[in-house]
Amino acid sequence: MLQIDYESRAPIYEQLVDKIKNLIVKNVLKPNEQMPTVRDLASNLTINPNTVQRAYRILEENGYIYSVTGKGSFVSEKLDLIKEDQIKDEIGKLKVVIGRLENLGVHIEYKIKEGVDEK
Amino acid sequence: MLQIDYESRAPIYEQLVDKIKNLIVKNVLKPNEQMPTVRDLASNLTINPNTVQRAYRILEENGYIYSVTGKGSFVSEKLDLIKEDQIKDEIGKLKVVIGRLENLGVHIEYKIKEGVDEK
DNA sequence: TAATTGTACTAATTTAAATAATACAATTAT
DNA sequence: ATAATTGTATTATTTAAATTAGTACAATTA
Repeated sequence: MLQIDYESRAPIYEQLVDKIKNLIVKNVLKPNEQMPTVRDLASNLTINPNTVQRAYRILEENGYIYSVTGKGSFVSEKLDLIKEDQIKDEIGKLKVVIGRLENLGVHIEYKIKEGVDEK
Repeated sequence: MLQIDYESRAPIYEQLVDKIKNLIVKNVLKPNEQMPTVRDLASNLTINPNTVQRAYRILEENGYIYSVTGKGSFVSEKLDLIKEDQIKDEIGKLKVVIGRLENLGVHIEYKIKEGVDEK
């Protein structure tokens, strides 16, 4: 389910954060759904539980999940704001790439069509 | 002239490679122009000469510069192919970002206008 | 002939990530 | 009640990559 790229420069905990964010925003992991337990996920991926915990802590700090000692970790309910944040992030990156292409003498005309969300 | 970002995750040698590539492709550093010497650049940036050497070695391997023991390092003559490579790279990245935006329900219409190069 | 330049090499240091090993509080299952 | 599960916290160790340090040598230039 979650694939770790050991060639990547990004640390494992950050890869987990990014991929889980995506699963949540794409509604593969749904609000209030329980996440894999820290120990289970670590075991499945054969990595250290501390590494998973680190990812979960960041996800919680960013509002993607909430955790309850003794119960588990769960996908957050309110994700609209988060999705907007991700879109802003990506559009920022888009502009950086386009800027570099301009520097190379390549002009990009583009139009953003904010999607009719799949409801 | 060359600014190092010590907060960046990218190592110093790679930051040098990227920035020098840009200066060359943008024709700020012109073909056959002499590069700063390894020791001078290291001294100016207060980094280790080995780090500069590493950057120069990579730049040479990638065809951006050529080096002659006793003389110095110089910008390559044939840079057209390299520029095309960079453009391909950036367009690849563009597509990745656009793909992620599609995943977020944002559609991007774009048109590439290969530039009328500044001659 | 001396100084400069690129290059090569080995060793040591530094830093962040990841692992290892426990421990404890809250919840759930038995 | 009691045991097992879960999140969380903490400290120490290991690992790997980047960087620094130091030295040496060949080719070129002054």
